[in-house]
Amino acid sequence: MSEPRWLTPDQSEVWAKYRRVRRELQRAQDQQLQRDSGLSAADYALLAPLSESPDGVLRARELGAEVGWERSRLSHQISRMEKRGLVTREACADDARGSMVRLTEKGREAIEAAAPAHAENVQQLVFDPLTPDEVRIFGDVLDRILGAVERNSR
Amino acid sequence: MSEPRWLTPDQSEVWAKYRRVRRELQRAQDQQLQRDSGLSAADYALLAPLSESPDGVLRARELGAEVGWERSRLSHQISRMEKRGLVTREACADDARGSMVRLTEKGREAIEAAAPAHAENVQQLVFDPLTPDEVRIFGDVLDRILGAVERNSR
DNA sequence: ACCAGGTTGTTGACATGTCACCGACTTCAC
DNA sequence: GTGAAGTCGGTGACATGTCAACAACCTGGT
Repeated sequence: MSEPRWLTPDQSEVWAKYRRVRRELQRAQDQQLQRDSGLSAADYALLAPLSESPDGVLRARELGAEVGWERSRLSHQISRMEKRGLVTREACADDARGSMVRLTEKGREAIEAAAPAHAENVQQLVFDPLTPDEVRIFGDVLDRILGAVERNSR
Repeated sequence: MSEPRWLTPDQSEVWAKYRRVRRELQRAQDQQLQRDSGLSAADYALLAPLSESPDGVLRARELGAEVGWERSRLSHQISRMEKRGLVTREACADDARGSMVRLTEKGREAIEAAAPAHAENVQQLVFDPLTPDEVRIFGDVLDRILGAVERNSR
């Protein structure tokens, strides 16, 4: 093996800043959601695609693909949300292995109550501090990194 | 209350991309670390500042400040790493409330074995796909967001 | 029809993170 | 000095995430 490619000081700084934003932004959003609506970020992540689908029903597989979660994590989270009355499980007509997840009335009320404050929070923390040019380049940067990560995992 | 400030389609796309990068990049790094060195990302996060400090010792408070963790999370993680022989706890001479965390020989070997591959991974996934200009602007963007988050939590 | 191999969702064990609280100690105003 | 208030680290209960294994089912070639 050749000499390791250590990070330069500039790179280290950017990398540390990225990890800090990841941590602090996540924390800020968890707290805002919990405080204003009693929902966790995980709850919100599942409720959002459900509320946008016709009849508030999605096959578990589709829901998992929407949020990019593994099946196990999804199943556990659905169980917890089912216990709190936010969603229900139903059999899948097409495929007897499958399972459908349905938004309850309570679940719909919860997401609709939470959405405006959540959107305002994202605006304030992410988009208000950026110029339109920066938003565009930020999107490009994310695309490039995502491409590298996907190439990496294949 | 006035009309909620919903995200525009462009904003939604950038925001979804950010969450995806957060998730996939984290997953890629967890797996690389675990596979190549048997360390978790949490292990690495604590071992790195410890290995850079003189004698491999830091007061728990300092270590917590370095990584930006709460005291409870830090304490639990140190307990787990102590059990695996990566660090030890010692009394703090200056302040009887305090507790010092010391890297063991095994801990130092682990971080030194893990560091080169981890650096290479960050280079490949984050910096290789970006131009120097993009890296600079990415840093600015992170600064702006961090500023907004900090203003928000005070 | 059959069955080998892939898919789907669930479960239990375990690792990790959060929260509320405590006990010991330090700091500071008086 | 002394007491109130703050700081520090740790703990237990619980929420969340990961992993390996499983049962049930679908799909394709034969």
